[in-house]
Amino acid sequence: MVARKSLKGDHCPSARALDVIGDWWSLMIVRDAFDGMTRFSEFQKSLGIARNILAERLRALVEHGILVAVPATPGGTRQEYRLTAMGKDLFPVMVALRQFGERHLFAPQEPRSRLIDRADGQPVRLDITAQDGRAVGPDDTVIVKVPEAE
Amino acid sequence: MVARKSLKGDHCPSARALDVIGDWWSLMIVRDAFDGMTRFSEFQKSLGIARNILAERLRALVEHGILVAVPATPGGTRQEYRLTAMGKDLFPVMVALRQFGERHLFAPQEPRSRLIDRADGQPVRLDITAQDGRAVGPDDTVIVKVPEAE
DNA sequence: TGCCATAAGTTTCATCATGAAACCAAAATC
DNA sequence: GATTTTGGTTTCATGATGAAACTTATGGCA
Repeated sequence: MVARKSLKGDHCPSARALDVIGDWWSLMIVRDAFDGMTRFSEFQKSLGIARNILAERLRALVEHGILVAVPATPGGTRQEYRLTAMGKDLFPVMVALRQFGERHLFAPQEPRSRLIDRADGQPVRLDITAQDGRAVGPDDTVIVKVPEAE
Repeated sequence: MVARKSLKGDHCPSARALDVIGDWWSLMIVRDAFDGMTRFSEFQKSLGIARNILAERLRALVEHGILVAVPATPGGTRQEYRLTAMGKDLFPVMVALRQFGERHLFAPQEPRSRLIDRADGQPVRLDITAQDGRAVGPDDTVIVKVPEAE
């Protein structure tokens, strides 16, 4: 990947988001973090990622404020990686990805992991609505661009 | 990127989704497709992506059923790339990414492109709720894994 | 009809990110 | 105190990526 062009300056919020977590492993790490993993070795084993790459990605995620590294034992050098509030705000992204996967990438009866509400054990819903509550889809919306600055 | 391990067989729907659209460019292409782009050169100019990579990504997206290639003119060889129904189901992913970006990656008054409802011109909402309508966050849910098969 | 510009790729080649494996230091365990 | 585990870093080979040149087909247009 030759020096990926940073999209930090892009006016599109999706692009900037991808700039931060759009790389292949980052979202998988975040997924595992949502699933309760905190330690280097947990991520490594779960993902089968190369150690150097994992180290690099964790560093980037911490830098971006998605994860915090806190000493696992007071005074120790080993870290626990935990989602920050910002990191937890990726929850909708994970849910959306999951629902897409469920809908299109599994055979009807194929076993899959499930995301359920702790309270009632039922799957959660994701709705995109207008201010008045109407459900909206891609054809009901427009993207208003930022006028090209000079 | 040495022969990325395919996650086709993973039991996690998010992982499979990332296997299909988790690569860096694919979601950017899909974003532009949601924005109405259809032609090779449009994507190329918009993204600044290398032509060979764009060609490869478009092929993969078509293969996965996210896009369809239809002849731009009857009998012609030039293609238009359009989102399939499956592709449009990525809408929530795009909205979730966008909202994350808006919330965390822009300065307060910084200009940004906006996604608005055609009908009322207002931004859309994204809600994750339990079956009974309660809003649920990451700490209200659990992931139930598929028992490790032997 | 013939000419030029553009669209849509493909090919070639250099480079950088990635993955594998070895290495290493600090903690934890025995 | 020795051994193992954890959490990395270093080294090196490979292959995905990007840039640019090349190719073919299409669209304009005079």
